[in-house]
Amino acid sequence: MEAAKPKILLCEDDTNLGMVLKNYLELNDYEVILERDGRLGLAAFQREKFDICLLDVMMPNMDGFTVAEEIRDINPDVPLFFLSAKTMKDDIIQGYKLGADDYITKPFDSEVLLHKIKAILKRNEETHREEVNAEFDLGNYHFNPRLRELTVNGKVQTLSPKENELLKMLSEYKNDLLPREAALKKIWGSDTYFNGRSMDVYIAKLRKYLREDSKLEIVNIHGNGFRLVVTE
Amino acid sequence: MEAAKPKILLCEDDTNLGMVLKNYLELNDYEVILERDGRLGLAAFQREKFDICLLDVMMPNMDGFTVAEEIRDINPDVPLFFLSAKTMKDDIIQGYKLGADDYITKPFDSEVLLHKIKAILKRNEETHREEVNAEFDLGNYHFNPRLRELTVNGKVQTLSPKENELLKMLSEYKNDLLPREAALKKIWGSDTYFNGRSMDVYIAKLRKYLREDSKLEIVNIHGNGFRLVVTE
DNA sequence: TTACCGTCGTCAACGTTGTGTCACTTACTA
DNA sequence: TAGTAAGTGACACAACGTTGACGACGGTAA
Repeated sequence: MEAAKPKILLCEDDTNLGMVLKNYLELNDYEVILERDGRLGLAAFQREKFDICLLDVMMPNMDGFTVAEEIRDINPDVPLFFLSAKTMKDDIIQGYKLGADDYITKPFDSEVLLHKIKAILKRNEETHREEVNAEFDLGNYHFNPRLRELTVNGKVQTLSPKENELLKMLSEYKNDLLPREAALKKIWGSDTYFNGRSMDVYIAKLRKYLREDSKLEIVNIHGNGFRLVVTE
Repeated sequence: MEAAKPKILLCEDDTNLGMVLKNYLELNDYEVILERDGRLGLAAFQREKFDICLLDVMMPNMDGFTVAEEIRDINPDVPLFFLSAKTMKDDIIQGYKLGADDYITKPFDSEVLLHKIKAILKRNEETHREEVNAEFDLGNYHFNPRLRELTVNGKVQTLSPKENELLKMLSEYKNDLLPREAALKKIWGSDTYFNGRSMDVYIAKLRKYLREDSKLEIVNIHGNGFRLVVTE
């Protein structure tokens, strides 16, 4: 369920800038292939599949514009940014005419570049949506937190918001301890006596829903929290 | 198939710049609606359908960031550029965080802007076309939102505009949750108590229309929204 | 082992908020 | 001016979360 990191082709002949940028982007959860000239960059593009290309314009062997043309021939859709010290309007226009999505003039701020990358990737595909739409298989049950639905043997039980949040949290901690305090803080906002009592009531409700499959059990760990045990 | 001109919402309080830009873009085959402050811009967006929004940040009545937030609530997909004299990094980052596709600092070159617009529209055009002419098969029903016609067993029911919009949105989210707020913002413009009451009335009307096929059901998810369930 | 206290399990009742629906008013326009 | 569409007000009812009562359980110290 771990989504693959988006893969970036970075073509930059300034080794310093190249490495700094590569590290920065990798820290932000991208996979980065750095090439030091145009020919190598194009070769990398022919060899592998990228989600976005960042091309320096002035490079040895083959300049960025030419690389862009070749890339566009191979793949007219891949997002493409130029990174260039050439700030002349004509260069910028030419960049866009070659099918660039952005033309970023040096020096630029890494964080801004990061956001530009995020923006274009978000527009291009729905890669990042995994987190929100998580679903869980719990024994014979199927649990869809988005729809607040718990299904077993074709029967559907709609959960209340609190029931839903609590079961979702238990599922995320499946077979592991979900500390009382963590659940109370996250779902009820604070860890007070009455909220604790309320939570116990919800645990009881969830146990009732989950009775259909004896392999499922919500176990209390006295003074500590709860544990959703799934015996396989 | 003569494509209509792409329609641009331009929000700019500097009348001079606004008019120059409007003229320039119109010369390049775009339809441009120019509004002189944030509130008017948002109103225009609620009233009409745009292919891209260009927002000044500093404007009277409502600043561009706020307008962007509202626009994103109504339509998370429409391309959105900020045009701003605020060149601080924090402003730029904030712009991107609000879901902008680009943040263009003044002064900028019209021709470059034009190319940026072209680039983003080209990227968006595939996703854009499906929306307009879609029709839906819902159980025994056939729903044509363009004609506002709902057909079952040869009988045709013409829907009112609001009924039509609501059923269309439900159909787009078929079998999935349509959040109350999303529907209210998009169809009614804002999420207020009375709009909510109104929406419930329309849900009731749609349920009445859809009674002929027991496989169709509009299910409420308490506190969250509605779901058009099609049992196959 | 027993007595004790804090924690947990469960049921039922209550107040609050969200929905379903009817009837009516207002706005628009054919 | 009749007819259609949208908005408003009122009311009943359902869903939700909280609370109180009471008993069971678990850990610990005498």
